[in-house]
Amino acid sequence: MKQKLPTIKEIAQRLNISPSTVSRALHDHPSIGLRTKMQVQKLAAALHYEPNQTAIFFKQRKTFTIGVVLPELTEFFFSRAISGIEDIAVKHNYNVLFGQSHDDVEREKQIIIAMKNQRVDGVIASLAKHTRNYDHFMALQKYNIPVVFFDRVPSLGSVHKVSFNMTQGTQEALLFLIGQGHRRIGVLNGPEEMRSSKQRTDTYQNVLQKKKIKIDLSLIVSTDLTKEGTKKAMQELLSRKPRPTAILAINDYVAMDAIQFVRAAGYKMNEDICFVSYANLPITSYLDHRPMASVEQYPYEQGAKAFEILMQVLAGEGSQEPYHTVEIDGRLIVHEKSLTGPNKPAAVKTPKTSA
Amino acid sequence: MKQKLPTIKEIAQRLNISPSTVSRALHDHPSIGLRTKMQVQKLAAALHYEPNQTAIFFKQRKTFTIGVVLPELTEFFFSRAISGIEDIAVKHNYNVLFGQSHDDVEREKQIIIAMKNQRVDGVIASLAKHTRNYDHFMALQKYNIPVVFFDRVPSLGSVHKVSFNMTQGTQEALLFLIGQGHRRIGVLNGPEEMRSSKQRTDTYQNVLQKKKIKIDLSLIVSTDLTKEGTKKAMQELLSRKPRPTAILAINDYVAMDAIQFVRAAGYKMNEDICFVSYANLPITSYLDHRPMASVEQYPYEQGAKAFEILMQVLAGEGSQEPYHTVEIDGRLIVHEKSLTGPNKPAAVKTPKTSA
DNA sequence: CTGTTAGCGCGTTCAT
DNA sequence: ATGAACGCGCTAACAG
Repeated sequence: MKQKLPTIKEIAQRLNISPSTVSRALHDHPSIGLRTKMQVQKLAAALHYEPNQTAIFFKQRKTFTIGVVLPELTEFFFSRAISGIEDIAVKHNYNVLFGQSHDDVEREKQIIIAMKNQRVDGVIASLAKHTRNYDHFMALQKYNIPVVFFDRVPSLGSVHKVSFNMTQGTQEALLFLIGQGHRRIGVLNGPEEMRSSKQRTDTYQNVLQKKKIKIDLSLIVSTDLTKEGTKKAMQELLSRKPRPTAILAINDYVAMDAIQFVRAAGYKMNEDICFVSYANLPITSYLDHRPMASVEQYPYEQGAKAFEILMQVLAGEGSQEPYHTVEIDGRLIVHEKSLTGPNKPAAVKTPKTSA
Repeated sequence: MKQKLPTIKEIAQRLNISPSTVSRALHDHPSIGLRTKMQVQKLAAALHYEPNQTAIFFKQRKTFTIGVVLPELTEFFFSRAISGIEDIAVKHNYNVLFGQSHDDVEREKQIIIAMKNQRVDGVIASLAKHTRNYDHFMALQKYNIPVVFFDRVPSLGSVHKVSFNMTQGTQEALLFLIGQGHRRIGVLNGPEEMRSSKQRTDTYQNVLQKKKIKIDLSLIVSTDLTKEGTKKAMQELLSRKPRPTAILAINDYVAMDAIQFVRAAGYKMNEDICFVSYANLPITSYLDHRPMASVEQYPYEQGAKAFEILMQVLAGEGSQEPYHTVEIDGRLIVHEKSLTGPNKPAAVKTPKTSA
């Protein structure tokens, strides 16, 4: 049995006053006599009275709780993002309820339903890898639960979203590689459902065109992000004639798998082939052979920004519009050298254009 | 304004029946006529009726929500653990509210208070690094909110806890090193407040004694887990005469910092010195110079187990006792070789006993 | 300044 | 087989 916690009613009885007086006294309502106020607050403290939030939530139709839906918590990007969300949420006295979709659309739907029933005040979400239908999220809008997407956002105009400016980071990355003398640049892209994959492809074409470099679309291949998928994709890329001398990989995890593969295949890193990637995982600083540079995506800031937008929408009671769309600029972080000391790779030479 | 969601009362009015009938119909109560039941369920579906959980929570004094308090979500161990918790929680139709203490005791207290007010059904927690006073957690017990600790558990008998069997894993690790011929084994230990630090020290002494190896306590040093702290600790260790030929590090992160340092200082990994550690981070498989072996701590399983215990306690209504204490055995995972191909380190030779 | 009343949405008696 | 009534704890509207 749950032990009975003190309630306003109890305090009222003990003091022979009415519950509403107690309520007001606890809230420092101006129209309460100093004497009674003191009495009430003293007794409340003595009994360790704490308001029952479930009752308040129920009455106020507000839970001060937001739901966060993510694909995978163990991915650094997402754990860092939710960390940002939680940090800001705490400052605003909000609680965070979370669920991970594990990139499973069905589970994503289930989580959304649970959150709707919980009456969360709002939702922050990053889509599952293959989510193409957004009905379950749109349902939330109908119930006046605002949704702010981040990173993996739907391709719709009529939503709030914080997305990563793929163009900016990708341009920097490609210009860096071109500056290093590369002309055959391969792309280890993500699944095609992901918006970012198309954006990367588009930017690739634009940049190369502007730099008057011949565009070979066969240099763009997709990986399903698994180690096996990446290996297959790399094999394809290496089979191109002439083979690419540099690879732009969707993220550091994929880059690490790819690097492992090409090294095992006998290629010399940063001589035969080199990598540039996204995510800028701190952990790569421990690698002897890491991507030469990586586009920082600022997950913490993306999460924090998403929360701020949610607050704004919640403050703007009901009027969903205008839709907030924030783009976070990436920044290419060039890794000057391996930090691991004597065995660092040789300085980058201008790569040969063919094997 | 929140849009008005359909309620039982509304359905009742539209059908000219009483709310209680609707409630019963929706719950498949046996005493409801098939006709009315169908009617109700059909209308409910049409209106997209969903019960208001906040009302139910309030009435049932049960929120089907558990709170999870962790030091740092971005640490792989913890994100993996909470992942385990959430996976099981979803299966039991529980929601997960979480907060991170960032190893700050004050914030830990604040989170606990918030969770108490939220009336979570139970709490799963891993302590902040320097938490030595457990009053805020004990307060929860008073409100009949059970707490299950995991990994970083308090040194009290009267709590539910899932802890890591430091002895088991440490023995395996030390025997492994001794088997490789090492006699001077250093320990990069954690802060002394952490229970695990003392356990590691104790096991160290026991194992060496049993193996009739001279014990030199100056070979045990503490790091505050920062890169700087680890560097200082390693410097101390390397200054011992004769210097240790192997290091047992508190976790892979610390080991990586230490390895980076010793390599920069010119030591040859796995010849001059080698490392064994804890955590078995997947990411280390990408390192050219990683710990020779690492003790797997099964964070996912620890989280899942903690949740199961919480369920048991919740089922056992009120009777906190007996206190559940589960120990998870570690297992030393020996990394046969670097996976990164041709540049793998030479096979381990019996190390020299001095520099 | 304070008390009374009412109601949030639901499930659960207790009566028909 | 169904309805009426009640109460969870709190706040707010409406008296006084």
